[in-house]
Amino acid sequence: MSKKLNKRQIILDEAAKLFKLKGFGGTSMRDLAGEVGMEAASMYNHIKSKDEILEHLCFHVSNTYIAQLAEVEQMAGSNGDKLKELLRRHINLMLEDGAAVSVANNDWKYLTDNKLEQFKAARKQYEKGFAALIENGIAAGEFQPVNASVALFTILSAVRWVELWYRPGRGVTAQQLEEDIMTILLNGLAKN
Amino acid sequence: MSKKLNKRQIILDEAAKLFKLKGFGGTSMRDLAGEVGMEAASMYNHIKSKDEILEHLCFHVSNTYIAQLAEVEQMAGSNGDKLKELLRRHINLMLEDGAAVSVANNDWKYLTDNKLEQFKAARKQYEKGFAALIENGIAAGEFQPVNASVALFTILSAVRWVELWYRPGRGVTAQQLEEDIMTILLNGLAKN
DNA sequence: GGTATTAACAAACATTTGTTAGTTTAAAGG
DNA sequence: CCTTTAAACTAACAAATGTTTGTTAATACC
Repeated sequence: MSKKLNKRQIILDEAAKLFKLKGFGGTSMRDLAGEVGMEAASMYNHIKSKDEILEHLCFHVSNTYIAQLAEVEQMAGSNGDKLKELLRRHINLMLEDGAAVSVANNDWKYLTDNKLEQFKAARKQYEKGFAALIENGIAAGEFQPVNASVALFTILSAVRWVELWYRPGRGVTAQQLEEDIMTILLNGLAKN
Repeated sequence: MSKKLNKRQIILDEAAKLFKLKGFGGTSMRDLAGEVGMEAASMYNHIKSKDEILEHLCFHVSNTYIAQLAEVEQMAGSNGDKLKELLRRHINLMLEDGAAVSVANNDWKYLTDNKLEQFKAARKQYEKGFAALIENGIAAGEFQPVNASVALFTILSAVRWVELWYRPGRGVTAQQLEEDIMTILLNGLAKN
């Protein structure tokens, strides 16, 4: 039983890496099987279909994001504090599960009908909560009076490069990474 | 002659839209032909292969970015001014040619061997020039003393959402869009 | 008006795709 | 030791893929 979950997890992890590298459409079940170390047909003892793999990866990420949002919403502190904390957790998921995040970012469009709608709804829910923090901050005079949607997408998009680029040991620690990103997004690159 | 270029252009334009919507791997030549209004085989009178379409779209974008960089590098002004101008042109290409930019952002990985290397080199060249502006600005005391690579990718990534999200007539004009993005990236979301 | 060229088509190509069926191997349980 | 079961394999499937072929209709050129 634990062995079955193990092999399944290996397949899912390896799929995330391959999907990130070559895309969902660019990765065949035979490619994946080669990476896992078995024949393509054998994987069907552990997974239901290629689509199921994609679904698992996408919803693992969206569920985590939504859970983090709920946690931060119940924290005390200013809108700036909450935004900072949510952003910190958002970045952390990328650092810890970069491949899955990449799939959820880039390959979600290959989800089928029902699951596609579900995923888009989950993403919208996350964005709505994120936007509310920004809007409240603007209303409270904490933030600059920019368009909240523009701010939302600029911030969410700004951190997306992390899973593409960041490798620990590239001269930048995770801590410094977070700090510099926060500095730029909250205080700006220019000196006052 | 002009008609031939025309049909080819239609195919390329329609391909950009479809690749953006469904990805390179998710778009079949028959899909594309359906959109263009002819049979798949007929398109081969105008294009060499599916790969050639991808190459054209990707290099059209990378060439434009590099040309814009060269122009801005020769301008007079502070590093802040140059960075602002380069960013403005960067955003503008997205607004004017969003589908092609999307392909160059997301489907470049499907380029084959030689072309893949070329494209990665072009992208690196653009990033290097962009980074130099930031480094010079930091050295000159114009910018905050953040890690230049982090700043580079945060900024480049921050504007990537534009081609995914922005539609004129969504309550935000292109002008206001540019202004708000610049404000956030250069001055920060938080009030001082 | 005859001839070459362009651009469309239908049909077929070989390959690759995700997946299923049937079989074999090996470990686990009594 | 026998039976059961999980998990691997080989072989094959139908469908979809990018592309080539041969052919036909229309357009341009001398």
